[in-house]
Amino acid sequence: MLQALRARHDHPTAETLYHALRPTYPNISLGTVYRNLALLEQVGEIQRLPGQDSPDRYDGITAAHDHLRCRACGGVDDLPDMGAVVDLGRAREIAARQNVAVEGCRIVFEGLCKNCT
Amino acid sequence: MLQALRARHDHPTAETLYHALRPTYPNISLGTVYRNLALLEQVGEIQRLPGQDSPDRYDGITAAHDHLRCRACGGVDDLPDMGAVVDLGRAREIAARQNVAVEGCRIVFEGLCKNCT
DNA sequence: TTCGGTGCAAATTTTTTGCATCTAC
DNA sequence: GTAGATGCAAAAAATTTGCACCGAA
Repeated sequence: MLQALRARHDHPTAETLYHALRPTYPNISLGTVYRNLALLEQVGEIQRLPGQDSPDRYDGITAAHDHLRCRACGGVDDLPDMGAVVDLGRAREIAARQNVAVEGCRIVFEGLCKNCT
Repeated sequence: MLQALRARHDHPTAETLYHALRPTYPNISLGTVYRNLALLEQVGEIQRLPGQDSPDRYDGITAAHDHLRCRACGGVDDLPDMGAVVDLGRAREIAARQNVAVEGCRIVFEGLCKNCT
């Protein structure tokens, strides 16, 4: 199942993944998909992206990377190589002044994806 | 209602806001709260933050600012003054190389809030 | 009297859970 | 057998919608 998710480069919803899995595992149930996704998320193997006006999406790529939510089609794409854009060290510093501990950050860019431009 | 939301500095869920509104508008219904929040969001007066493992939260502050989701209490705090941390211009540049148009971005830091540190 | 907004309840949508079963050891 | 994972269906949680009604213009 982890393989099935990693094989894709989009960020399927649980239901999408479920349908993608059906041909290979004809009897798999949606409940199981959710269960396993939740499990993999806890173990840190995958990431769960809360959806804006759409079901949550799952991301099988563990390496740090950011996302683009397309305002036209609603899909979520990867945006690798954006590392230089955010200075996390500086973020920690600034946050510390407010007695807040920053451990990580999640960035979702908004705009138009390749297909919708 | 917009006032009611702006009066708070936290980022209430629809239900929280509903309960906060009850004393003043004893007969207001949850449906109406959702309806008006959706409306205000469309008009751009407020922002809706998809919740990670919790109901969506609403933010009455229109000025650009980032958020911290506390991994201990699950709450969402404002993190103003983080402007220097992200270079949006650069983000646009990098994204453009991939034929993607970046219009804005939403950053959610993760860590521990004031109270939970 | 008309119209937009509202309360209320029912419906939808998304996700989780209980429970009987089934498989691999 | 036993333990853990699964299918299925029902439940729960969050949000949206339909509809009748009410108050301001």
